[in-house]
This record gives sequence, C-alpha cells and structure tokens, in this order.
Amino acid sequence: MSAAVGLDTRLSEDTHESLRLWLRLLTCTHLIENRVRKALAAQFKTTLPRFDLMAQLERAPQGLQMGELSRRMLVTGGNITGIVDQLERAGLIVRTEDPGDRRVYLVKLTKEGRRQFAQMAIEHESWIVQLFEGIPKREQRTLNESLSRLRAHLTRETL
Amino acid sequence: MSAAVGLDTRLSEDTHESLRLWLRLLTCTHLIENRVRKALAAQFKTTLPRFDLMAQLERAPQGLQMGELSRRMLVTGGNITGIVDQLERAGLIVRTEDPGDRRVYLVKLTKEGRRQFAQMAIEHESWIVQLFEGIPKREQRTLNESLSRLRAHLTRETL
DNA sequence: CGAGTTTATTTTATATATAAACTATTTAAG
DNA sequence: CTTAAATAGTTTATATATAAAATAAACTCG
Repeated sequence: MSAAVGLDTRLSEDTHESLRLWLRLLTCTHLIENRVRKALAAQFKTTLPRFDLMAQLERAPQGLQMGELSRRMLVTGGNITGIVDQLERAGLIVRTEDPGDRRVYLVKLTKEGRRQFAQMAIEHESWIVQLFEGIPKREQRTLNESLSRLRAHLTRETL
Repeated sequence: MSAAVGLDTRLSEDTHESLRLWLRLLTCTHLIENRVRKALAAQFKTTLPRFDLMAQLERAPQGLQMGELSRRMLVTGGNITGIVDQLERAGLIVRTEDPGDRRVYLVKLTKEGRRQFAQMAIEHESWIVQLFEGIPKREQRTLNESLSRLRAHLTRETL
C-alpha cells in the first residue's frame, strides 16, 4: 500500500483484520485436522470424532452423560448418539445406567477402550508435537495465551 | 503445582504445550463456526460450506475449476461436487465448459449469486467483527501474524 | 396428587465430509 | 498413431454433522 493511505482505508483495514484472523484460524485448524484424520485412519482405523470422544472419557473415569459429552465437544446431542453407538458396537465404551435418574446414561471407557486409547494418545501427541516443531516455544506459549483469552471471550455470557 | 517441579515435569509440560495449543485452536474454531453457521441459517437459509464456496468464486471472476476449489477449501473433490450441485440447483452458480479442456468445468457465480453473496458478505463480516469485539486490535494483529506463520509452517513441502 | 413444563436422549431428514472406485479426457512415450 | 500413464471430475459407501420432532423420565406447583 502507498504511504497515502487515508482514514477510510485504515478503518476498512481494521475491519478486515478480524475477518482475516478468522480465515487463518479456520485454515490452520483444517490443515491440522486433515493430517491427524489421515494418521488416525492409517495407523488405528479410527476417526477424529471417535478419538476425541474417547479422550473426553479418559479424563472422566466416573463416566459422562450424553449431554455433557455434547457440551464438551461442542456438537449436538444427536451427533453424540451416533458416535457413542459406533464406539459401543466396537466394544470400546459402554452406556451405564444411572440408578438416580433413568433418563440418563453414564458413558465409560471399557478396559479395552482404555487400552486402545492409551496407545493412540501417545502417537497422537507425537504427531501434534511434530506438526508444531519449528514454531518457537515462546511463540507457542504466546499463541496459547491469546487463544485462551479468545476462547474465554467467545464463551462469555453476554454474546 | 508445587515449587518443586523438576526436570521431568518441565519436559512433559513442554511436550503438552503443543497439544494444548491444538485443542484451543480447535475449540475457538468450533465456537466461531457454530455461531456463523446459525446466523447463516437464520438470516439467509444457507450453510457455511456454500457461503465459503461462493466467497472463493467472488474472488475469482474468471471462474474456478472443481479441483482448484477443492485445493483452496481444503476438502476433497467429491465434496466440492456435492456443494456445487446444490448451489447450481439454486441458480447461484453455473458450471461453464472450458473449450480448451473437456475434462474441466469453470465454476462461476451467476448474477443472482453475486447479488446474494454481496448481501451475505456484509452481514457475515459484521458478525465476525462482533465476535472479536473486545479483543484488542494489537492482540488480533499479533495472533494474525502468528497464525500466518503457523499456516506457512503447516503447508511447507517437507512435512 | 396431577397437569404442564423441563430435561435427557433418540430419531428423522438432510447436508457435509472422506476414501476409494470409476469414467472421460488429455498427455507422454515409443 | 497408439498404448500407457496422468489428470479432472463424478459416484459410491459410509461416517459425521445439524435442526427439529419424538419419546421418556423427572420436576413444579396449584
């Protein structure tokens, strides 16, 4: 741009800064997702949503309700029903009944599910580390902090 | 954590920095995607992939091949076929034949497509600006630059 | 208590997605 | 020219996704 950029252009550039930020966020996410999806399929014959759901359960040994999985994974309840069906059919998780509330299932990893997830998690982490290899630790930390603030901003009540 | 964090823990924390970064990237993207999807559905009865495809065509008045759309949108060719089918059925885009290569289609916006996209783009940009409202311009710029480097890093040949 | 509301999950219809196989066309090599 | 390989796009089968309707259980309050 020339040195004669006026107020109009400056305002317009500011407006576009958010748009550009969003497009880059989306692109980076898709690039990483595509790589991880391919690696999960090639090495473990599984998918990203299944891996993510198992990761949620691994962190919650007491089990999670369908609705809680839906909220944590930021997807609809119907979607959770489908993924849980698949994983349950494969024997990796179980729907447990909650004696206190018969509307609810507590979903838990099976022993085999925990075993398989442990193996996948190690590989998964190494893929991610490799993908970010070359981005200085300091920059990763800054990015991390910025995204953490952005996440807090996006989930604030008054939006 | 205690003040007695040793070398082992420190190394482990470094390893987890990339993983945490990836999870936050994914969360922020999903939060924004969900909001934009709902707004597009409510106000324009359309979807994010359709809007994105039209945005690609808006920037390329000469038209784009199916494969080029696939590469730019980071999705498979079969997916593009489906979205283009939908938009063509709605009269918003057309498949034009390329006289020089009969395997190829040049996909272009129709006049009605350009009209509708222009309306949507204005609204869309204001939603994005609102979502980031409250994140200081300086931080948005820093984030933008970091993500730009990350994107370059992720698309480098030697990965 | 009991009708009406809320909450948890599933079902339905439809739209994206992928990978892999397939068709048609073009390019390359002899 | 002609076969082989590469390229562009579509089709198929399957897995995620959504929104909206349906089901079932739990809560509320007059």
